[in-house]
Amino acid sequence: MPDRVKSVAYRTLADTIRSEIRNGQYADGRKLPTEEQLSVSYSVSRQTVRRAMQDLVSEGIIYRVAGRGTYPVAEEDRYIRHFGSVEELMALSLDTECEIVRPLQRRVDVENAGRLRLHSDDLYTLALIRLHGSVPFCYTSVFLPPRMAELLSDVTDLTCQGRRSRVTVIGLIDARMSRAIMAAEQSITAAGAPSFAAERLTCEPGQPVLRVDRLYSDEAGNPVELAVSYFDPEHYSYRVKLRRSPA
Amino acid sequence: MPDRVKSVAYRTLADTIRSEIRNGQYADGRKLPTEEQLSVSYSVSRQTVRRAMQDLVSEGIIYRVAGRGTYPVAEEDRYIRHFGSVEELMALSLDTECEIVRPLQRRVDVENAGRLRLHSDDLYTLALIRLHGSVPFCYTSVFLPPRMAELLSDVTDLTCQGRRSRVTVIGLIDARMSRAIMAAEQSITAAGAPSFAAERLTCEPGQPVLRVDRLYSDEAGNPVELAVSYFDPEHYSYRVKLRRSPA
DNA sequence: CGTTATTTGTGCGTATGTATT
DNA sequence: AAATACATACGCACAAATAAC
Repeated sequence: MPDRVKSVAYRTLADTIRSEIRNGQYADGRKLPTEEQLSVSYSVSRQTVRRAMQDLVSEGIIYRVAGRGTYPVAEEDRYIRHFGSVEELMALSLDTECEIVRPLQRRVDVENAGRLRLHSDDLYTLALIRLHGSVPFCYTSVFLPPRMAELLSDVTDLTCQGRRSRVTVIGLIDARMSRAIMAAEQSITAAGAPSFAAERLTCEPGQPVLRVDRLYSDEAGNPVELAVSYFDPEHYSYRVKLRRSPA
Repeated sequence: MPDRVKSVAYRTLADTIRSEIRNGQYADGRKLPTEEQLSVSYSVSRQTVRRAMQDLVSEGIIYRVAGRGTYPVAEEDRYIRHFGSVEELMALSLDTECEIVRPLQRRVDVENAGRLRLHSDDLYTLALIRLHGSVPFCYTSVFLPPRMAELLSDVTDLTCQGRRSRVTVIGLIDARMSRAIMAAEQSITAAGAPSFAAERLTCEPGQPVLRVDRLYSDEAGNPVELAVSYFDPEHYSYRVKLRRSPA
């Protein structure tokens, strides 16, 4: 089996710089190296450096000023949650905790099986809440095709009620499928808090909450996970910065 | 005063193709011309064509398959609203109508003046509903700094109560400022429908609705418009397709 | 206030790789 | 196997914005 992720130069460089920024290499608003310097350090052409930078700009983690240089976007300007890419969804585990409300189990569920495009009505499901600090801000129901649930059946972070950890379900799946997750379709709407979620989010049932449905797919377009989340608007808002022409 | 938008080749080409697609030139999923063909037709290099295509891909209106070609994304797959760029917000006027609920007028409003970073508490405001077909799906309150309101004081589409048209406020501002709008910050949350909005959206007051706040800024970062919209979740949901690495 | 150096932005040419037909 | 079409990568030149002098 060939490597799923070809070692494309500009993507490798983007990955490197992305993690350097995450590690605080360029904290306190220090400038990143110039295109010329990067091109020399990593032995790639300046065009390749530019291609990598383009991705980082559109991820919103750096900004560039002609004639001045390239700077990391300050943490506080990076908005509460951006979610402009699948990577950012996976990075959710970096600063939030997850607590299992209902461990991974089999269930018959016609509606959600349909959304996962399963031929049978059998699926696996679990529920969790996500906390920032010790404040719960999100209740999530996860639905998985049987073949995906098998991959995760040995993960005690998902199978033990009440267990706390810093994982994301999609991150676990992705690791076990060697980076095969390619896309997610996200739908945001408003709803009244269902009672099971209200109970955990310390709000009243029926109170307006953000409902976010995410359907993750692999490279073939097959759904691998459906996550339905209810966000407490007191502790969460979805922010995006829009630019004139997407970089 | 120099022209604000230099006639950059790749942007001009992107604009051209974008409107060709909107006009249905490539309907029924017909292929777009190849890079080579475009490069000849418009007398630009293939690299310039690629740069233009990159923008259109990231706007989600075309997709490309190596070895096959470039195709317009089908209308029904383009999601109800994408809003990945300022251009797309302006394009809202293409397939929706706007009805003035409260015409442009002066008002003293400390809170919203603060959000527009005004030194005084004087601002101008108007309210409108947006309709798709004849169904209202959105109630919007617009707040403007005095200098922007002046620009629009002669626009009867905004100053006459009950007037219907196909404009967007930001589109009008942009045209009068020669494309100076550079960014918008968008925040999405859930709220109970305020009574003034519920009345127009044919829903109950307090019913969960999506609240979207958008603050538009010019190239200097100065706010030029604040729009607070309430969307009926029955007729609207915010959808985004996320990819592994943003294109 | 211009001049100059630095740094990013735009545009083009070319070559090669990879996926599709 | 060959032709087609998009993807990656490198090189170069010049423009435009910024900063320092």
